[in-house]
Amino acid sequence: MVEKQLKDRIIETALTLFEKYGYHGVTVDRIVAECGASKGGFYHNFKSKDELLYHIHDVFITYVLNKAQEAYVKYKTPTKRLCAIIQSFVKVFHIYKPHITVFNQEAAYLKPEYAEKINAKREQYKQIIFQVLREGIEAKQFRTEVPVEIAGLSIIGMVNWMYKWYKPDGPMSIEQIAAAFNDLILHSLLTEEAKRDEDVSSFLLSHVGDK
Amino acid sequence: MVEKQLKDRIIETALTLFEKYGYHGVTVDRIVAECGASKGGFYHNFKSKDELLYHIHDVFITYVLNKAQEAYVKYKTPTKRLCAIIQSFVKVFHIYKPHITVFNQEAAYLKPEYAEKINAKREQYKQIIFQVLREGIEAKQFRTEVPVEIAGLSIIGMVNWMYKWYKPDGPMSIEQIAAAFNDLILHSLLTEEAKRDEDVSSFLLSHVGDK
DNA sequence: GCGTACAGACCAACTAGTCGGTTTGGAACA
DNA sequence: TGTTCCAAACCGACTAGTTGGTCTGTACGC
Repeated sequence: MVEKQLKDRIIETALTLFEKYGYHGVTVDRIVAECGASKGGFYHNFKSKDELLYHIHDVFITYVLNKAQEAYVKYKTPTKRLCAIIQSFVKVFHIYKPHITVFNQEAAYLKPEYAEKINAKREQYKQIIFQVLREGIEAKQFRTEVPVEIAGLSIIGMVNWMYKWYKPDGPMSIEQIAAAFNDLILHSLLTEEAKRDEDVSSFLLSHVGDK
Repeated sequence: MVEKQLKDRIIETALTLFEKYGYHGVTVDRIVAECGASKGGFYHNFKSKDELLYHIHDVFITYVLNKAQEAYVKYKTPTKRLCAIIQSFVKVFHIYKPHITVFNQEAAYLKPEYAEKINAKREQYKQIIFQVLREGIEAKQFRTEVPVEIAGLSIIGMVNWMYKWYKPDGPMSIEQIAAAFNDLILHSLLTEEAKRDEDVSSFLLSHVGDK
């Protein structure tokens, strides 16, 4: 139990390779060769290459969905909830970047029965964001003109897009990136009144308060 | 010349299929069968399946890059330039959605020599956005705290992400979506002073001017 | 008659998955 | 402690099916 089991080694190796070459750019033979395993070892742990792909998807979406639900429960105002969700979302990149890349790039290749399960969770995640946005508008923290769907999908899009450019050893820490996102997003959503709220302004990059 | 040439039919068919099943989910045989052509016809028009993929990438990125450059030249203030670029970007989805889907999903499978050319143009596009953002900050239209790279990549991300959800027959027109994006983006970037500027406020959804 | 555009049978390479066999680790027993 | 035994873990040569690409031939416009 001390040393890493084969299944984990396979997943890790596959992740690295999939991230770089894509699901179809990597053969099962290559995966097993690269992690010092065999065809038999692979198919002992996975029913098929598709199941491995599903597993990678599931680990990530389950994790991030839990984080969002926790954040939602932990905080009580729409602004705090949103910021916490975004922060948890961004921070996942630190651990799960390869997962997220595969998740965003290779989902089309999931077999129908797997795709269905993943999409259900993906949909749940979206609905949490929408819900928080609706609550924020309701509570007059967010501008009434904000279109919930577009704003929600924009947030999901801009964060997810990180998989195209985020480098763990880049000039900005993951916390700084999360803070920058929250600043941009809050400025686009908040009413002028809400921006002056002390509880809220701590999430903004500049606290100088414009008059 | 009146009726559609084979090459165009192949591209069109391939696009529809790639969008739905992914590049590796579609065989050359399937493409030619679906558009009433033959293997010979395909390889007469394309050196390889890879070249077809490259062609699809190139058509889109060339088009959208031109649009951005035109918008940059046509307008003279950062805000107007940015809005025009975003609007042109969003509007491309109306015509090129399948191209964009393939562009965002299958780029990893481009052969190195093709990938290089595409990435050069992709990089150019990014730099135009960054440039406009820097100019906006310089001109005090955009907040000085805005991190150029993050903001630029966020914009690119949120718009590109449309390929995951945009339906041409959805409830909102492409113009409404573009306007919503511009509203969100400008609110996140503009200084309080700039928001009160008449030239600028026409890009915001609400003109009621908050005190 | 000549080159361009296309047809379709064919091929060679590749790849996911199989299957009989071997190793290993630990439970049960003496 | 040593031995037996079994099932789970793992190995790797093999296969059947698939797929990008080729090659020979043909139709047609000029």
